[in-house]
Amino acid sequence: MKASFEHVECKHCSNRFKSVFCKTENDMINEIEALKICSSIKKGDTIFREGSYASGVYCINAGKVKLSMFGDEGKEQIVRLAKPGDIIGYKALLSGDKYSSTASALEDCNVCFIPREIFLVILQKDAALSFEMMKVLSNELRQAEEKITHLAQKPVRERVAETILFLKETYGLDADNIVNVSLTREEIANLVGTATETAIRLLSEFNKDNIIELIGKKIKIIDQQKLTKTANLYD
Amino acid sequence: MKASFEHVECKHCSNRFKSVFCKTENDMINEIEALKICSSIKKGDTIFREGSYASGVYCINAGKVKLSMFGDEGKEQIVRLAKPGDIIGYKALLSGDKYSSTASALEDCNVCFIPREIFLVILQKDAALSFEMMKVLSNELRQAEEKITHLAQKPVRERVAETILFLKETYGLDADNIVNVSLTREEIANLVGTATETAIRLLSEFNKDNIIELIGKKIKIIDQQKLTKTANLYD
DNA sequence: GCTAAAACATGATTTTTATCATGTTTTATA
DNA sequence: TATAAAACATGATAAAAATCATGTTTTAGC
Repeated sequence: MKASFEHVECKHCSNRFKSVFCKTENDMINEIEALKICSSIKKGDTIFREGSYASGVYCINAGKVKLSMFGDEGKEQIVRLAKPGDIIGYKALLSGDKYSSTASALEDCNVCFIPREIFLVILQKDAALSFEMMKVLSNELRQAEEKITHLAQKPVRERVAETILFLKETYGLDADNIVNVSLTREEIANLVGTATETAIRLLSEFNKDNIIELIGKKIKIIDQQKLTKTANLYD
Repeated sequence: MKASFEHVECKHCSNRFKSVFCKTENDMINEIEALKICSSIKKGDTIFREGSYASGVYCINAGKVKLSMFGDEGKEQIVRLAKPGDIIGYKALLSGDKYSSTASALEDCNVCFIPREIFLVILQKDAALSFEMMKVLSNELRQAEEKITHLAQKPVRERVAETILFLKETYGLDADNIVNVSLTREEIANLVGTATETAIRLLSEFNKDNIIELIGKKIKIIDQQKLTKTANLYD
């Protein structure tokens, strides 16, 4: 159930200039403003579901969101993590298809729904938005292809380390070097592409080796260099 | 070395209407025509290389192209296969970055190079092209995410079967149900994300089980239904 | 604060898949 | 067409990772 929350006008949204709408003119922002539907999403709630018809995109105003695909036996694979300023659900909208993944809130969120029609109209009118959109898609695609390569070629150990670094890049660090997101071990496994037990084991191993410190669901990065080396990444 | 080949005018190009330029107006097509550089690429030759500066996109006029990323020990992962009418090299161009993969010809090819500037200018002017571009990107991204899920969750056997079906979808069948592409076993392995020996073993197994028939490098599909079942796909 | 469920943890075992070894066949080219 | 190199094939072995089993801790809801 989506409860509406107090509107922040799009043009004053703190995420505006770090979002895909950074180059979009005020008049178009106002068109979106007029038609958007904002809602509060509780932690764990589903924003949209794989296979359902795409009626618009969602702009994340606050909170963190995971996008998952479910394999044959219903096993989750997390294919993307989104943060405030990100939009989700655009793939389906652009390809005119159904949602290919399920979006659910990792914590309480505020999201703004932008109906299909207005988004497509503005995309037609605003070359800058289209271009930003293409940039976002290109970056996602490059990342996805890297992930494919790593899944195919790197051992789980390296991929777990890499995932911790990815979480750091995506959500940043709190004071005290703590990665600013809480995922269950199962979710980490579903992001890495491994069994939950394997992820747990490797995390405790990294903990023992003083690469990270496990503080409940939080991960504190103790030795960034060692972590990068464990991930076998040098760039 | 790229030798030029006899120009086919873009507006008369047989691939035009099945390409991303299907909705692009004649005057813009002519602008491309004026600046494109066509060349013949020999089988095995590199069209562009991962890490080099993206100076434009390539439109494939004839032939088949593989796009590969190279992992830590230089191991190839094929991330995309392209066919006539497809464009390659757009990710790097759009994100303003270097090529993230290496393109090489699987057979003799004719490709048309469209310089960065004109492509970007037309992208700005032509909302229809931008939209088609976004559709292409969205579809690629969805496919990539599916591939991630399958790499993480499906056993090699299913992925090999799936890859044969993917090759069929991409390049079609000759008369007599033969998949219209020749890849080495190593390339098939690098597409599946497995060891060459494992790919070889599974292909011979499928051969023995009368699912496919191996005719040199060609694969003939004997039992499509069994193949789909082996891939654990029902859609 | 009690209780059930979920999440976390860890050892033992099995399965899957990669690697290694070796030989044959095909392909390219001198 | 001779010859080397690449590609293909297959058995044996090793390594990696999943699964199974079981117990503990944490979390959420009454």
